[in-house]
Amino acid sequence: MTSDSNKLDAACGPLGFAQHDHRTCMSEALAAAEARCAADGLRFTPVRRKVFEILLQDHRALGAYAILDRLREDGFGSQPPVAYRALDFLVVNGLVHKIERLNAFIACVHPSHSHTPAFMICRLCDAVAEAQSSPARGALGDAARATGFRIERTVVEAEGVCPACVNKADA
Amino acid sequence: MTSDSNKLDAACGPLGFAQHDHRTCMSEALAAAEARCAADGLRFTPVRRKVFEILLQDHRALGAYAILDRLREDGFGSQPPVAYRALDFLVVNGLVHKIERLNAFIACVHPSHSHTPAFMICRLCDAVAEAQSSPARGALGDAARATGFRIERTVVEAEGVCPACVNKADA
DNA sequence: AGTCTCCATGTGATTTTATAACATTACACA
DNA sequence: TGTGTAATGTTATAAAATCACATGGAGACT
Repeated sequence: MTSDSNKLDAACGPLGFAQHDHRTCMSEALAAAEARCAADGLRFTPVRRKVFEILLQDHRALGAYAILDRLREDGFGSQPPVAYRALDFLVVNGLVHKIERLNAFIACVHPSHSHTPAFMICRLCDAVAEAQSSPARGALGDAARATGFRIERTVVEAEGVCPACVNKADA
Repeated sequence: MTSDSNKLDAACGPLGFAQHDHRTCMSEALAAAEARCAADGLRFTPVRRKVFEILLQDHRALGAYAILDRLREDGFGSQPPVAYRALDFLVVNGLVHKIERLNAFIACVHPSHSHTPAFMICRLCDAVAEAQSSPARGALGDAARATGFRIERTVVEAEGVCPACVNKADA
């Protein structure tokens, strides 16, 4: 069963631009989120869970209002604060990241360990892949140390063309 | 993003968090911008120049609507597209950078050479300093090469506390 | 000069993104 | 079981960005 289960439709798989077993991916992420919340005494309420699921399912960056539409369909409140509050919770607790460049949100790939995420955003198909970064170790960190700036958080987003779209363009 | 904006007086020089001769700084930047436009056959029109001057003067990140207010005072058109178009021109031509995290804009410190800017944003006083970065050389670049993603542009923004505010907090 | 064209600007309306403010409900726990 | 706090619902509004179309002005060409 399900051996062929997840051909990502187009050639453009959004998770790290790579194919993967989406079903497993989702259930693992959900389990991780639940565990994380239980461990930290956080409440993984229905709205929050739903928002997380929505982002996980699409596996791409969605705007708050797109999420809101999905919430409405599922019988949750349909006013902006409902989505924004759930997103805020998820972002603060590292389960979801905001893509500043797109004013959009995406489920974290590995919510467990704390990390400094970096993103690659395809300007053609809008796919977003998460990578690791350590900007504080490079030139930026040097500059910060030199001036006495205390870095608390960094946003690293690369815009460009994903492998699938590069291929399409070359073809 | 406007009104309380004088949390920042003498102590907290916004350009790289350092004091500097602002008059010289401004005129040099303007000259550089003019030269740049002349060289590339670009039109450094009154609105564009004014927007650049506004950003240069404040030496901090301003939202499009704050800029628009200043334009209005100076007798320019007062509808959003006026500001957004000028900003678009300036950003495209590297004279101004957008701070995604703040939905705001800041004049470039060295408009001449092309570069990959990084920013340090103080969450207490909103000062912004520009630094250099080369994210494509670090972990992010590795990830991009590994997956075949073609990076065209990167956003690097560090949020934290600037030296002046660190001192205030410690005091 | 004239006039043509292109680009920039002006303006009104609208869309998209995000918060404020306050009422109500659900939960934790004494 | 009450009592305080956190979460949700809802109305309204603010802030950021874009669309669509009219007007104007600088350069290119005759």
